[in-house]
Amino acid sequence: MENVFGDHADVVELLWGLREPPSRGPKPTLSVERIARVAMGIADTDGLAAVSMQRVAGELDVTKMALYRYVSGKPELLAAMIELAAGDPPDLSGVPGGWRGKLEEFVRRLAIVWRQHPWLPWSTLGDRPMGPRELGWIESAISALAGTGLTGEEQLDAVFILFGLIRNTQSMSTAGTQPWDADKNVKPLMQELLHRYGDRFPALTAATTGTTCSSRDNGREFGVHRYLDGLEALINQRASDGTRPEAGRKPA
Amino acid sequence: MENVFGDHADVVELLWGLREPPSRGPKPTLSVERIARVAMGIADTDGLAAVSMQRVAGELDVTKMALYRYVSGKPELLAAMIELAAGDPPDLSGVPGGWRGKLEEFVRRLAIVWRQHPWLPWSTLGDRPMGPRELGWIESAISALAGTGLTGEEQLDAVFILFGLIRNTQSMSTAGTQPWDADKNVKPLMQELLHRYGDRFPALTAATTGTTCSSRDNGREFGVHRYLDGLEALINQRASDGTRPEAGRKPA
DNA sequence: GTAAACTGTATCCATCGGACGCTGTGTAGG
DNA sequence: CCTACACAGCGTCCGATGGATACAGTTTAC
Repeated sequence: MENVFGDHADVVELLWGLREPPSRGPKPTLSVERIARVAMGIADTDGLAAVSMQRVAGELDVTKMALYRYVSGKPELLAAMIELAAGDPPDLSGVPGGWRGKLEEFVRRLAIVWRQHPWLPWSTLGDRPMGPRELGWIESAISALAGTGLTGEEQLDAVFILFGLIRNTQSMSTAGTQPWDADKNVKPLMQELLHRYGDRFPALTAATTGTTCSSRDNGREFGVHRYLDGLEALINQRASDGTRPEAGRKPA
Repeated sequence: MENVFGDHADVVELLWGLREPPSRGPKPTLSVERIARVAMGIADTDGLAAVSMQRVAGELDVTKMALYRYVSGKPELLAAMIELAAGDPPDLSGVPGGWRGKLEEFVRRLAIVWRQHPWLPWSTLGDRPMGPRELGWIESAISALAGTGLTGEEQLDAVFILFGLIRNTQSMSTAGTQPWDADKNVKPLMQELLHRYGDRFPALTAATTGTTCSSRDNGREFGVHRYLDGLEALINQRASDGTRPEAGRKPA
């Protein structure tokens, strides 16, 4: 059995550097890294929807079919883009403040990368083969929770939820994955609607009146604070339950 | 100024029932509601990507251009689909357990709807005009937080974060918005990779060993529990700070 | 030196969303 | 009643998308 990676063999080989360079034939004028870099630039400026094979090829001064010599198709190109844009995972070992300080720093670092590449958090949804850089980010966050008394499964859940928190509070304005034109500001529109039909939404009307209703962080600070508070409560409970909680023990 | 709704005037008029029926001309054989229902069915079974004008028209036994008499384009069709699939917002007034019980019930209800329409949570991202049903869901959640001492902005943040939590723990298998084929199980692939390069990811390896590693809820229960714990801490703090100390639990 | 391997190109295809114009039909005003 | 207008549905065309295939040029291994 040669194909240990199943249907994603090509993507895995590409991401994990298992491609063997060709021995004969002309020198390649391109490289996967260069293609991915151009595609990443397009996605950064014009959104993920603007990344087409033709445009990427055009910016590289080749025909679009030339790209298929390096990537098997668009999914593989996207995988290369993700791995490139993720960048090197952060090293949180020197961050003070215990697990919470480390996670807060992790949130900051991740938010910076995701702000530079707004398409990135929405491309990493769903089950798919991950590359070493991307796995390194998860490793970085998990390692912050090592020794907290949480089980392995809880650590994975906690980190997964944290990723989702940042993802959902990311600005959607330049993601470019939605059919809506992000330029238009919809908030005055919704305010007009609330003003017309406010009697049908009393709680919402009450909540929106008196707020600045703009230029917020989509509740990221609020959400992360609340979530880490809850996580801290669990960790403290674990610490007070057993003097030495081991992984694998089933909690109540 | 006739157009008070800006560039989204057509969508808003459609969603909020401001369309005037024509007086003359042949009887329409279709309706926006019927079109949206068929499109919703396609998205439910084959994913959002399978919804094309041609296919929707084909299942209605008309040409695709006939649909443009009812919806101005695909964004408007999607808006109608969202509003239809959202369904009637839940009434949580009779749910016991205070704000937390109501929100937990809200999570349950929302998860049910989103499980029936896996494409729905990912279509509702970004700023866009919302319909009355969708706004009703937000109203329902906000009303659960009324009287908790949270400010309006905090209520909005809290609900927004809650939506995101459920969205991110939704199964992606049938969303149909991703280029990856969701059928393939990637987990054994990642386990193989972790087994090969485990030394580069020690914390991750430690966290995954010993866990069942499958058939989880993507951490939804964990995340919601942690988040609501944190929210409860804030609400209790507000209650003890404020002038009116209501019946609340002691903050941790 | 030759053949195999490899690169890039050109052509072709199906499908997508959408614009435009046409024909037929039904109601409203005279 | 009858005609004019407004609306429904259809056919045709367009540009862009991802992708398959066949072919010409180039470089290395034997």
